[in-house]
Amino acid sequence: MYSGSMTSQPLSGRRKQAARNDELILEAARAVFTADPGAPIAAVAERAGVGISALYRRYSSKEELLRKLCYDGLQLYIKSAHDGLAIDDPWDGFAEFLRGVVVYDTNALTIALAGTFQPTEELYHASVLANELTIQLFDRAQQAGAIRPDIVVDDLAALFEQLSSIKFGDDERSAHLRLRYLALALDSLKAPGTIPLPGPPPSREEIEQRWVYKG
Amino acid sequence: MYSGSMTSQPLSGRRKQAARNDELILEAARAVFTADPGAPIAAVAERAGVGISALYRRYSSKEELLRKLCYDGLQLYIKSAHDGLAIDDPWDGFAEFLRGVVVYDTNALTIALAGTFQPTEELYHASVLANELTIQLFDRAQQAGAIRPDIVVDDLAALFEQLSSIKFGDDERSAHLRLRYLALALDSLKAPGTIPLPGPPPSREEIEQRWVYKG
DNA sequence: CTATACATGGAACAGATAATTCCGTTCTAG
DNA sequence: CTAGAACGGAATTATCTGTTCCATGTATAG
Repeated sequence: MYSGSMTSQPLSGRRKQAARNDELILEAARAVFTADPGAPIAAVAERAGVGISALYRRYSSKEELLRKLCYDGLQLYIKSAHDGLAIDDPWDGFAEFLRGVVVYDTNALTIALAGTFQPTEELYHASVLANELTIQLFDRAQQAGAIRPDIVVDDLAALFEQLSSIKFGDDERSAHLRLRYLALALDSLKAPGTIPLPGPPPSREEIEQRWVYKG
Repeated sequence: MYSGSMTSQPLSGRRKQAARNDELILEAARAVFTADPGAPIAAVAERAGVGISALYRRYSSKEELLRKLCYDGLQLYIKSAHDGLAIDDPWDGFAEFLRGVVVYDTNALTIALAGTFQPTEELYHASVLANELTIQLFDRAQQAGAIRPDIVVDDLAALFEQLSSIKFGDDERSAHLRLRYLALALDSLKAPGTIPLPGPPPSREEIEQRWVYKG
């Protein structure tokens, strides 16, 4: 697995190509599966401009590739949360967090793929952390009086789902439009709000239900 | 097709059952295809509690059933628009229209199914009418100063798509949640708005692109 | 230069999935 | 009692898709 004399710098010729393919494949998988969570694996290979073998050399199955995407998506989500928490103003931090989640489209990489693979320990832990950070960000902003009081943290799941559903044109265009509607949504979340919102918000159980594996 | 002595009242026995099945099948199709636009036709039969024959006796193909659903969806949309226009206050009428579109989930019956069947003349005409009424409702409210000026009518397509994407639990629960987020969205659409919205809104071409048949 | 191990492309395989057809059965009307 | 409408659901056929397999090409060690 590690040929003795190999120092890790040159990465010349074939090996460089292989490293490049690592990127190409992941990027293609992101694009394909965010556009269509049920896409065939051949579509990923085609989009990456490689053969199917190149995929199976790296991931032993479709499930494993999906798990990788989901894990990366959770990391992006967590990164967005940290970015938000790094901002002192509670509202600004909260808004920054939402922007990150939306531009990375972490929803499409996580929930939208959930149910199509067996979750791992690692994934579970990441999701717990993601959850805790979300609550921190939300509570900090709401307790500062910035978020209207009749919104709860679980409303965010529905918000992400809505924004992620916007699919017009290519990825870049979709990202721009999502930011447009995020700006609208942020307006509506701001305290103090107007008339009370109807109906109970999503329950914790309803949120979690969407993660269960339907093998 | 019309047996001479048959007056149209009794509808007894087998014939009554058949009329009932008409309803059962349409209702099942609505439920199944709004939940999953790519669902197999067998799922509809199962949900309706009938055999596959009962379906094919009424619709010569899956496409024809989908066309029927789409047409009905457009009629519901048009009805909602008329309901809105019947209200004198421009904003209240606009809000009522949106509520209709959301509770009937016409988006799931129309756009979400579009692209899976060849459109007919009839469908085309209905969609033109739907479009005109939408513009009327929107312009009336915006010219009255009730809708913030940096929103355009084509933003509504994105709004409908977002609200329709909310799928938690069963149909009824989803409908309630959609109304919750519609209330938020209405808040954000209200004039005068706060900071300007980023990015250009959807273009007419982007909207129409979503209707094209991908046979 | 040449042998070897690594990567790769893509055809072949096997198992699902799903639209549609077909046939035997049931029930109603007359 | 009989003809035929309405039906249930198995059989058929076509397609799709995850995975395996093997021939080919390439870079590096010696």
